[in-house]
Amino acid sequence: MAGVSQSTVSRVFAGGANVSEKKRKKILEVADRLNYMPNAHARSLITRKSMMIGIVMRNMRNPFYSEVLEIFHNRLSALGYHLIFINSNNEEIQESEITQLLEYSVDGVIITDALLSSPASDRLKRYGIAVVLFNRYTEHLASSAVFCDNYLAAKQIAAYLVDIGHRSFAFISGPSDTSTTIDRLRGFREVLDKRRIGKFVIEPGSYTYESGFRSAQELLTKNTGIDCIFCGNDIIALGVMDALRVIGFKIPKDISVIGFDNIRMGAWASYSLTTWEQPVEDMVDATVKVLLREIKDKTLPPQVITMKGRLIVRNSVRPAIQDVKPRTRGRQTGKK
Amino acid sequence: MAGVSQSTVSRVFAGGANVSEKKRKKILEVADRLNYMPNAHARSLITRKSMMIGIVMRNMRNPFYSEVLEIFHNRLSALGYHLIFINSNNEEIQESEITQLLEYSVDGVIITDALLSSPASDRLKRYGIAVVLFNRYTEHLASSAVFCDNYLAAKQIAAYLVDIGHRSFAFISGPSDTSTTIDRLRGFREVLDKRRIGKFVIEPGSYTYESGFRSAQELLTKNTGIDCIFCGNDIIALGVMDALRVIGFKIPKDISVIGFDNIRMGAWASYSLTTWEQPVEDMVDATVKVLLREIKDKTLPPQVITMKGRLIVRNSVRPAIQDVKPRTRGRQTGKK
DNA sequence: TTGAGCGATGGTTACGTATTCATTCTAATG
DNA sequence: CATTAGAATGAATACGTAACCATCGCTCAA
Repeated sequence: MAGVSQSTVSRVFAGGANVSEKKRKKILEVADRLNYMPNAHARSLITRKSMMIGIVMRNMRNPFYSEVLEIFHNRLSALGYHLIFINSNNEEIQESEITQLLEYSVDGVIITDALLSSPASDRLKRYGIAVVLFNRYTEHLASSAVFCDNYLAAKQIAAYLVDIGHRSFAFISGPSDTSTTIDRLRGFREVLDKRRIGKFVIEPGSYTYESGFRSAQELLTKNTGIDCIFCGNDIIALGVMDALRVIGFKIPKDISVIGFDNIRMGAWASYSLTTWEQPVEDMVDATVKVLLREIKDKTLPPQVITMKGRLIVRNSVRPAIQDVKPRTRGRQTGKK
Repeated sequence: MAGVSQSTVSRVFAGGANVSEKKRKKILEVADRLNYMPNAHARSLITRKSMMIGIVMRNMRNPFYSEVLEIFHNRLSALGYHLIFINSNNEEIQESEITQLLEYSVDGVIITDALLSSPASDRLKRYGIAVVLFNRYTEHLASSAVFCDNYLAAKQIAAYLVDIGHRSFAFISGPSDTSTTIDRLRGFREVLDKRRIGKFVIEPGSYTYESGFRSAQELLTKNTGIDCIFCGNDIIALGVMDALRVIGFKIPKDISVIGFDNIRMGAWASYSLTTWEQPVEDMVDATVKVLLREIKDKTLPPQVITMKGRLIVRNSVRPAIQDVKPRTRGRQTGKK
């Protein structure tokens, strides 16, 4: 070294502790010359903080989630955290994936679109690791969660569609055991029941374009008279729209399609999808906030935050009957 | 503990070293009861291996890259590596981003679609960190790189299009300072020159849908008679197709569009995009191989690997003149 | 019987940092 | 000048592991 103790070096790099300006200069200069750089592992070892967050994703094919990943990275890296990315290929988060995160003693874990089994959740908790579910929640509320109020959103969507004049519905769903699917279906059905609309078909599937495409084909060969399809999410909706067009339907003249998420592609000219916007940025912010809170105080009870979102009207749902101007599609973009 | 030294515990968890079966059982059992788990940071500290790979991405909006990320994760996690995900918002990889990776002493770094400046590269090298560029390369060949032979591919594409009978071309490009753009343009132009085709317009842009959309509008208000547009990549191509349709062009009757990458969405019914497939899986495999090689022996000279790819014929380019059957679009899918 | 060889095990050290404690230095106050 | 509070600094320790070295006990063969 150059004339100073290790303690002082640590003080210069780590905290804003008291070091004379002269020595600080000197240390930084020598460090630069020696290519010195603090070692994060040693720091983690003594600090018991890794400054790393595990982010478990699934279904990265869905652009909704790559967007989510991007935003999470922006927020967390600004706070000095690093992201360990884990792509889960299975419905349940794998035991080994948790083990890996534990060995690296991540400070927290964000889980998106992957069902967090109770034992897994317990395990993370037992090691004092903060967990927040994004866009999902578990029954027992064992973990904190941030998600859109799918139930309420689906109700509003249903009301909107019925008001417009639709009378025969189909729901092309995602996996039937996910909270998002369950809530969206429940809300939608509740409104239909209340409005005494009996014509409602459910076609199961998964959250992919291909699934949407197939389901739509399936649906329309088995059923007639459907005039509106509510899709479990946008990526399904795009598949549905393409399938309908291949069959020969005009959207929205012959049949209306509505999605959920408001992914960028829905706004593309080929689709112009009417959908429900999830306030992704706000959801991410809330998730980060909850996560940091839990990291700071691990004894806190799980916290559940729901957000609203809003309807984005484009051109895949036919205009309301009262003000129908047949060939004059309004050019609503969804932006205020 | 329960009746054994720390050394033995280490032997059980770390290596396949010699431990009697009896004690191994006992240790594992006690470990389970105590929720013991080896600490990756301590291990990294002594081993000087972090088993972490930094992956620097940009333009995550492009589904090509989320696919790439997914594949990289699958490959590397199977090898026991963990991914530190970094989303670079800038053209140049940031100094601070490198610093972060260095502090965590990642074993290697993969850089996709982000220009790696020479000083940054030198810095990583100086610390003995393996670097591989994915889908890009630098002039001086200071780093290893794996990419598709864009020059050759563009030549083949051009030849294909000219053979079909196209005579007036446009190239809607990505950023003009990226190796991909430069090579694709060079190859394309070379063939046109050789075939004595002078009608060739270049419209600059970036690798996004929106850019493609705008560029196509721009292009067609300024030029007439263009019968084929070669797009810098698929996501641009989709934007171009949508713009053309909005204007009123029929694809491929009025104008042909061809992309590059073969992202999933190109196969969707709305687009059915003819394009050039990048052999992503093979490219990832090659990248991982080069990376591991460099991690093992840091003194190795940089290695550059180029791959071929192949043309995927769908329906966005009009069929060759000789076998033209006007209204009978073949249903080629690109799958063998 | 004895020594060699080997598998199994424990003791010890080093990795690079943050932190605590003790010490020295500085400056301000009376 | 004496006293003292506070800033600046160094020494020592702990974090949890892998690896090296030494030891121990056992087996087998001469």
